[in-house]
Amino acid sequence: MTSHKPEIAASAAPAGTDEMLGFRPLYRQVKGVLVRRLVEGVWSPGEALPSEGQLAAEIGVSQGTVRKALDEMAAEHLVVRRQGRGTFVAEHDEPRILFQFFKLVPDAGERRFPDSRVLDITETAADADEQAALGLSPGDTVLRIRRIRALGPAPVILETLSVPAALFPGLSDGPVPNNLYALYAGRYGITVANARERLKAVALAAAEARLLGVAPGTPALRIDRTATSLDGTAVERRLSLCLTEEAHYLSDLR
Amino acid sequence: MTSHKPEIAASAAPAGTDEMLGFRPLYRQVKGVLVRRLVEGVWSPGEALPSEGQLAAEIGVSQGTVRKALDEMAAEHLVVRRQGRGTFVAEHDEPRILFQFFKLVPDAGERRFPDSRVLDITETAADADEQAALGLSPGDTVLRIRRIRALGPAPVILETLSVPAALFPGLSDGPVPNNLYALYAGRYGITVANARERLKAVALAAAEARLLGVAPGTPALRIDRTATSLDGTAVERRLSLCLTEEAHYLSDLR
DNA sequence: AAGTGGTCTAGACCACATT
DNA sequence: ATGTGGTCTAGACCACTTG
Repeated sequence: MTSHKPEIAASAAPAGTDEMLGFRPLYRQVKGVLVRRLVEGVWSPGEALPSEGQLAAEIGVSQGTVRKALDEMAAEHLVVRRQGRGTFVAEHDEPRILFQFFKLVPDAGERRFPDSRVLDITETAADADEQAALGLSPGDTVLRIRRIRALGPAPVILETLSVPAALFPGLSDGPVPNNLYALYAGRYGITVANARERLKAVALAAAEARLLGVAPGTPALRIDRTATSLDGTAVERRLSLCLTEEAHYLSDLR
Repeated sequence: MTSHKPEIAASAAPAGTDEMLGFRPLYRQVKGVLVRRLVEGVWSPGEALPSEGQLAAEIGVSQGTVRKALDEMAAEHLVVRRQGRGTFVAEHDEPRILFQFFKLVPDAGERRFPDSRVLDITETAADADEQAALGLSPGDTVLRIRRIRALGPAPVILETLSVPAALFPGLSDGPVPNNLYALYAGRYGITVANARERLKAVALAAAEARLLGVAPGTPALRIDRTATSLDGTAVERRLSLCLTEEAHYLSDLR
């Protein structure tokens, strides 16, 4: 009863493969199972997962092992745990996205979600940068959305957003919501799990400056973000030019 | 044997205070004890802590509880755990600082630690910004160090660093090492635990541009960092002006 | 009162590093 | 062979939320 090879009963991996290639703890296998179910959309965002005990019984491991798997998933914001209530699939609602993915905050005053105004939407062949960021081949098409975003009355961000057209069919048909990550999740079942941003300081070109209502050559923070989904695929590239007169990019180093 | 009030035997907190004010799990109390010992320098950086079993026996809790406390401390980079070897007090060696605190990386090529050349060191009254960042009163003095830093042959960063003079007596006597956080820890027993950076894009003034060997008005990334020690005190303010022609600031959002 | 996650314990065994 | 951290289990009890 107490001796277990760390291998889930229904596991598909042949025993020989992981003998030489390191050790895969049981709770990570359980985590793999649960993440796979999230990817498949077995539970919707906001919905409660089965209780720890139910999952443990179903998968055939102890509750503590399920617990450790869920704890890791909670640390990665895939799931939210609430004592006394249950474990829920994480949502891309504004409060969450505001703190996890939107790092530009006003120098004074409350942190807030920016308004957006779409400039144009185009569908074209991916350029070299987009191919590299999104892992596309020459000839693949992207949907490109340009927006102006504001934290107060004046525009602060000029954002150019590129997604593989193949991943988001019909995205440009309806109106583009302010919070795109909620749309990706709700309509396409694609959950943005993390992102990597590369920041530079640049001088604005004439066209960019005009759209933001400032003089050409004004310094701006250029943020090049690549967003990755649950299964590790790059799903969005976002190039932002930010005015930082009255706002700053906040980075916590821990 | 199995019933325990979650209160360490030698705890100084009266029982009445935490009855109404929430619940403090045992492992957090243990963590508090261990962090306090780190602050007091009971173990030096790089040194091994007693084993989980020893700590558990000494403190009077189970090994699992000590384990959970140490796990949290490892997540906060206060200690490093190495399977089969032990648990060690975290060091501020270059590899660690490079990944945890230094986010400016070359666009191409390896991530590396910057060289430094000190321009000048002054001891003066803290200005308004420094007072705010470091929690000082008018009249308190700071040590101010200016350095030029480079990732390759050309200078890339102009850094102005301020620390409360009271915290670091004699800091300006000897040479200033490249890796200051190791000095803070080794010579003054002050461990930098985390930092908060605020980024803006600015145009370089004439004096700054000259020091960096570029034209006045060149856009630069301005990083305003406040570093905090183990016990939550602000111990350093660092203002960096970075050229981002061939490097970028890397921020991982998870 | 019932159900959920959160804590704590005790003990067995595994993986890893050193002697 | 020994000692360390890492995993897994089983069971008890606590804190929180909801009916």
